[in-house]
Amino acid sequence: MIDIELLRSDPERVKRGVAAKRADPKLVDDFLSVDADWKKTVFALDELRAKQKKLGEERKIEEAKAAKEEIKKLEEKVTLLEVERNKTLRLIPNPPLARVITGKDESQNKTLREVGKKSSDAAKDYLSIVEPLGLIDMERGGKVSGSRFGYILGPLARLEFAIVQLVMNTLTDEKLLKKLIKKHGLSVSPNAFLPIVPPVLIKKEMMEGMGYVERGAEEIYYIEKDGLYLIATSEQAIGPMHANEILDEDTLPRRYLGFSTSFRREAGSHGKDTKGILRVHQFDKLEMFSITKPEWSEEEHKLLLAIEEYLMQELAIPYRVLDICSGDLGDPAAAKYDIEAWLPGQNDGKGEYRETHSTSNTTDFQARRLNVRYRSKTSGKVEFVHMLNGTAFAIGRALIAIIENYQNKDGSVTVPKALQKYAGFKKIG
RNA sequence: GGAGGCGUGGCAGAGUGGUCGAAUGUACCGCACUUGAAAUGCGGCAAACCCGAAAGGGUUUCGUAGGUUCGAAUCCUACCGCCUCCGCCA
Repeated sequence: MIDIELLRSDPERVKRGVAAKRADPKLVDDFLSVDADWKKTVFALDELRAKQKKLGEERKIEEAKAAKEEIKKLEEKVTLLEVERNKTLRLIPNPPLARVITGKDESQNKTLREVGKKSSDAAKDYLSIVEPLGLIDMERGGKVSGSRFGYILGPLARLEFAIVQLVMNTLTDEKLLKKLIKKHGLSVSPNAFLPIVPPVLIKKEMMEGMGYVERGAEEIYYIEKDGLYLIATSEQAIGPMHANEILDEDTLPRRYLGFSTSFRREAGSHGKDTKGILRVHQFDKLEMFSITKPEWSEEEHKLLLAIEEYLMQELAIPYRVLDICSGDLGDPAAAKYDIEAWLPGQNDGKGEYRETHSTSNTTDFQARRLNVRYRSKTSGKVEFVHMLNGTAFAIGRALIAIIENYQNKDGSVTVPKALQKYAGFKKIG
């Protein structure tokens, strides 16, 4: 949800932001027209209530009684207008930050850098590597749960927990964070991440608060009987933790590291990536989530990206970083970077980049909806926080990247050095 | 799932139909005292919305949603959450 004050005072600016996101700028006018109506009606209602209250205090019961009906009528009108006002307001996406490239779709994302040495040998696709080793069973996944479900087995299952260990140890290490911050010339504080295993089922209003329902409901599993959504990323369960809270300024920035299963219906992607575990309905993911003061969020965003890159470098997987253009941003994001890992076995052994990480700065968009604020020590004022999220690792895709980049001629897969001590073995097969 | 109890400001905790946005304590902020601090004293301290250039004024909010009433933190109903006991259970 965006700032109403900004909408009223500078609608043209918001319209430009909305247009850059390929949404209809008319949404802004729709809101302003309802808002004007609402204001007028609220004023009338307030006046009437004040009158009634005064009459009651003066014990002019009969006259006060007379105001009752009219108040009720106005109340109903205000309620209707409020619903309408809210609905139109929530349709307006978060405008991109000034630094974000204006572009119409993913073709206009900008590659910031390519890191790591891409292997040049004719590489095999991860599925054909994994098949003789019996590490992934999609067939039985299909039998038991349907398409896009699979079993991850044996050493590959153990590798998942090795990745979890690596990330947990890295992000709780303040010294290491300090080093990273220094290396990138950032000015954020080195607070460690707090590991979280969040609920994977969340209430309707919390999912709405995260801004993924207006345009994306089709992607999310919903359990009607209990009114609960299955999260598509742990971000959706972590953001609402502080809904309706006023946080203490010196507890900021708060950094969380969520580990959870993510559920996605993949409703709009029939026929795309149908094989294997690249695009499945269920996968485990380690997700970073930061809550910061507004003036810190752009730096924090760089930190999240720096951590993502650090982790990729630890695993020595080649990747590139994309600066996402305005037209390719989701509703809540004001800025976003993606990391794409190099998968040498894809594209008939010619290799290609595939998205494995994404980090967004949602500024105050989610914080407004969830009503998460902080009290400033100096001014005493209460203000909305900024919220950011970033992938530490989506396990399924990380496993794919490892298998394809660490495959050996003899059909075995070497375990990346950084994971060996956690995995307890150095080689699969 | 069954029985009972409870939900008030950052926290603790009064308040059972108007004089209550809410006593008191504590936390926090400012000032005084002090070399500095502690302690003490004095003052301030909820949020949202509306009107207003401002000063200021108005409205709403005591888990949530309804209801009774001229008027609800206070009475009624439903829901949600927490606690205790019983049942079931990893």
